Amino acid sequence: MSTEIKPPADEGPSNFIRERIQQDVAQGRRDGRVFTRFPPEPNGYLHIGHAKSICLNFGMAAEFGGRCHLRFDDTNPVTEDVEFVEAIQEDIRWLGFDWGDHKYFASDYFQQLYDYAEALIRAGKAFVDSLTPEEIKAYRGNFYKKGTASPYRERSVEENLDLFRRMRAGEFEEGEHVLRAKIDVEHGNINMRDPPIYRIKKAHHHRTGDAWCVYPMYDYAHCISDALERITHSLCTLEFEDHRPLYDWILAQLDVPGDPEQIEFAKLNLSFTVIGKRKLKQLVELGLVSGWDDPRMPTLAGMRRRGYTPESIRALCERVGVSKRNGMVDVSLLEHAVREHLNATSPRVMGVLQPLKLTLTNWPAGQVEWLDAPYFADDPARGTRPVPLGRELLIEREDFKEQAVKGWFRLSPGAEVRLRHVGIVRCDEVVKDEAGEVIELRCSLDMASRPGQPGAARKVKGTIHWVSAAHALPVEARLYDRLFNVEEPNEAPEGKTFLDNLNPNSLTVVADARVEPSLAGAPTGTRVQFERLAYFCVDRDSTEDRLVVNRTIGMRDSWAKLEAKGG
RNA sequence: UGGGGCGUCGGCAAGUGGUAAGCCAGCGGUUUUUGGUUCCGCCAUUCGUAGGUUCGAAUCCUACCGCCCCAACCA
Repeated sequence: MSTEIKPPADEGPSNFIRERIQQDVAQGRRDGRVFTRFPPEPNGYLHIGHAKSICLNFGMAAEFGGRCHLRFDDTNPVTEDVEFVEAIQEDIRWLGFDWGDHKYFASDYFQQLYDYAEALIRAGKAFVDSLTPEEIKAYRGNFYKKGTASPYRERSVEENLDLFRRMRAGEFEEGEHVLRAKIDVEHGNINMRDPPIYRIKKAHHHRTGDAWCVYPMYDYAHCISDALERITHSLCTLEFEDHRPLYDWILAQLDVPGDPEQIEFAKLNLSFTVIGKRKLKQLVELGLVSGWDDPRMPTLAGMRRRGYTPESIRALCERVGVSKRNGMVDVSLLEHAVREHLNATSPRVMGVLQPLKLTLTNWPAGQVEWLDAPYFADDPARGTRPVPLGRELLIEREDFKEQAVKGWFRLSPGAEVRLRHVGIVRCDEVVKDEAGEVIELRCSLDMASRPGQPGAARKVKGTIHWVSAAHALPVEARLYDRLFNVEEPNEAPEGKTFLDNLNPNSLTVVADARVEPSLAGAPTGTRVQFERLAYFCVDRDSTEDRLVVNRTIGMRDSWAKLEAKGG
């Protein structure tokens, strides 16, 4: 039996966290166990930043044969809600991760946490402070000034215990007392200057109801929860780095079952987007987006509705890597991952956003032929769908130019172009209305160039998409663009905020687009490529007689690039 | 005036004393019945700066510079 365990090849680049875990396992630390946890606070929806943490935590656990707990960090009842605990679970599952039986809530530990607090008091390591919040702040000092001890710091164990029990019994009002760890008021690290660990909150908790009126604070609850669950590696973001001494201090005072270690990594920042619950919440509450799942939101719910795939989000997280450098990842990396997966998985279909009538003058009126068009031209074995062809078609207005410019491969008077799956067509006549606007193109189809015909291999520069006017389905196409029009929306000039960086054109609704009939009845979430245009995803707003599709992301467009260059 | 971090290509990011991976972006070309995809090239003589140690440094030492986080009874 070989003892050599080769890690899977698809691990992604090495990073300092994996290395440390590898080392711990190799040295047999904590029996070689690797238990991680993803600890969301149920006060908002999960976003792309959380995805990085989810991938890391669940990924490391899976890689080392351990497990990853889902633990709701619900220690602040005034901001949390069940709506969020449901949504969070749905999003994690959608992303592709499974916590198995290991779903926990910090609130599950309220009694134990309380008991540990009494133990801390008995050990003389915590005291009840009766200063007002303002006074506590003043006594704490700041970066320049060391703190000074609270006058209540030397209360006796008996008095502290009595006061704390009465706090728990509801005898005091919010703000009257607080339980503080007794550490070092002069510590250079402000987190160590006798941090509050319990406060009175007479609020209804979404799980424990009114059973408690004292709630533990993050620094106190998190490390103990980790220890109780015997978490080995507690991965969190950089801003908690200077909380680590407190994390370690608390556990060192207590007789807890586990021995977790906190390791910090840089959170994900994406250009042209704002990540952070507070800001996202603001967008939702101000009605600047339609909700947490607005397809422009960087929330998992929004990205799902937009048509992004979990695979692409995971690929992004893997490519971004894990380090301690606070940086900004280019959205193009995400867009690349999305296109990459969608290209491999989305059936091709034809749809027209801005229709222009095209009449096949040599096609008999009333004659309809159902073409057998492959969903994937590169691999017809993956299936086909019937596409109706008649005399009157609709093409993309953008595919016709009255004055062809150099490099123009599409339609123009007298020019030839291939109609996808049909054959080569020549534009013989341009019909205009009184206003001079082009309203119809009259073209002749070269029958010999149809698929299977001897002339099918004839080359023309361009191929365009189309739909049969008589059969096309009306669809509402929602064209989404970046929510912000600057790389770093948080950087706003004096007096402005990130809201001033919103892109006013982040949503364009095309109410009367057309698609081929094969899309009829497509269920919500169906992803397709409208050939040559973009990837679309069927939205839940669709009704029986009207599809609504969201543009997930456009195709790369080298013509647009060329055109832009030419001025 | 305190504490904690971080500085490798335009953006991420490997590298752990032996002579700068990879990905995205960009550029050029190939293939193509999607101006998509594919494929192939090009893209850091240099690792924040300056010294030093060494046969040899992005990696070690020293100093300096720059950036980020911390002063909620939030997480």
